Amino acid sequence: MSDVDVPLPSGYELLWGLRERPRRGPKPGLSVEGIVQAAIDLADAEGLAAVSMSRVAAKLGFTPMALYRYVESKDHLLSLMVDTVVRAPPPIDPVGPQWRPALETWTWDQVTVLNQHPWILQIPITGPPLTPGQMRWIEQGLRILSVTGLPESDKVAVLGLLASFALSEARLAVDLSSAAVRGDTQGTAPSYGDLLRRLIDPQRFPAVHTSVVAGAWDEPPEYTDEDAKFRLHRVLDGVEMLVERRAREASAG
Amino acid sequence: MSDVDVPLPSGYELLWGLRERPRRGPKPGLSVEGIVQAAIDLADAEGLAAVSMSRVAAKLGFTPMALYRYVESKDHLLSLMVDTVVRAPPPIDPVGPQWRPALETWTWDQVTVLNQHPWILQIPITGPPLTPGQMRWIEQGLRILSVTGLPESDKVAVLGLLASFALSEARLAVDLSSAAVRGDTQGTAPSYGDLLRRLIDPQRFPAVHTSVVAGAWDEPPEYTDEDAKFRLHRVLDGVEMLVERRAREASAG
DNA sequence: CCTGGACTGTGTATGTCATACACTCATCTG
DNA sequence: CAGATGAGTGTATGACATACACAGTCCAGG
Repeated sequence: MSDVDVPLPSGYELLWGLRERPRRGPKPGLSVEGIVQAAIDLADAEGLAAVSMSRVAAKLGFTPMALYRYVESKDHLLSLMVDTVVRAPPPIDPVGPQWRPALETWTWDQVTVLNQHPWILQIPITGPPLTPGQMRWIEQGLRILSVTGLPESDKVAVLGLLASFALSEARLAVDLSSAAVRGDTQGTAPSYGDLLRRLIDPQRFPAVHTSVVAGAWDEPPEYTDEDAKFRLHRVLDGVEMLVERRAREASAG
Repeated sequence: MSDVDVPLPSGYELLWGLRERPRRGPKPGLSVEGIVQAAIDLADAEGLAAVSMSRVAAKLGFTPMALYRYVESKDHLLSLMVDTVVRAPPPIDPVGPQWRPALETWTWDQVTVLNQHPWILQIPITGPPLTPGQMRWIEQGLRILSVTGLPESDKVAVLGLLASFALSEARLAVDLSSAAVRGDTQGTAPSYGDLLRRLIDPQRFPAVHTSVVAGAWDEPPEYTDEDAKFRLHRVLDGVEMLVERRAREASAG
């Protein structure tokens, strides 16, 4: 048993199920999954700011401190939320030489997940993926890439690039849709175009001014899946070029 | 004077200098710029979490409430921070038919700014750009794109895409560098590869396992400008294809 | 069966935070 | 010079994360 070989960042033993079930004491009335799910529901409904230990506990009918028996800190809870949301296994058959469409689906599924839970974008980065849910995605991605013959480090880099693309797309979608919901107070909310018309001095910002009078800002550019797919294809073009280059290097050197 | 035509989101009159200087009363001991700069210094030094009204005020030798004479809320202060950081005018000569290299520089400058102030990535999106600093970038970008003949709405969309790319690159850079600084407590911090060796079950995650033993995770993939530029070129390829398509549409229809 | 340890949930306390409100004092306009 | 206007402060409120000590609850071993 090489248990205590490598010290794990605290809280991860529990996550990976490396801690044995306690035999004594009362039965737990809560569960990590339940807590995380309640937090996710809160974030989906009212945004990440609504996720406080008190609110989550109240939603479950417990006191705030009860959560700390299951979760190490709020930061830990946040990373568990990300992990759970991401955990849904991508339904791809990774076998076969068709790596490009599989990789496209792999990335697109991530975009979808992120768009369903946009609060993920506000959770600060704490470190590289260390949770089972994230690991499942990486496993899937690596299997897809296995037929490319890329060196392992390149595979990892490609997955990082695509994950980053998914984040970028999700952020773009949030940006554009938030532009639509701008004025939220009264019924006569000024549109973004109206605001710019008020603020933009033609002398100082001539190019912006002409785009404003052209109405380019009046309705925010629709975020369409079509456009996003187009961008994704460009990125995959880049990956394909990398695969070919590595193949040439291998046959040459 | 069409002053009160369109109600402005409160706080923006001040930002755009639309409020006349008060004549009476004591002279201000603080300034918006000073407050914002102090907040930026704090965020650069200790991260966004260290930016509290108290800390900022203390740094300036005032009480927390004094800041509210200059800044409407903490959220407002945060958006001012973003605006200030972004304000540095991109030193591009936008005239001339060379839109592609100019646009590359335009985007790259944003990546650079974001990498210098990674806390920007944690600031929640509140809405479309409405500050003078952001407007300066947009003005510059629109000028660059003026020679493309794109319709105004497409220009706006292209700038949105590139800005989003910059955010994505910055996030990727943060991710990769944070992977390096993982174990921060004791001298014998386990590397990411060590952790994975401990956690990954070959049965459950065979592909990850082989990549781990191949050492693909032992040193995090270096974030190089070269790679990033490569990705940017793919995105610009997409823009170029859009420009050509629009040109064809214009000559055909 | 019983007892002591292990464990769960709670109550309470601390320190931080954003921000509202009422106040004092300085400064300028009339 | 007077009153208005605005700057900075002090104090208060309510939310928050979390430490600590406790009470009740369950189980293994005697």
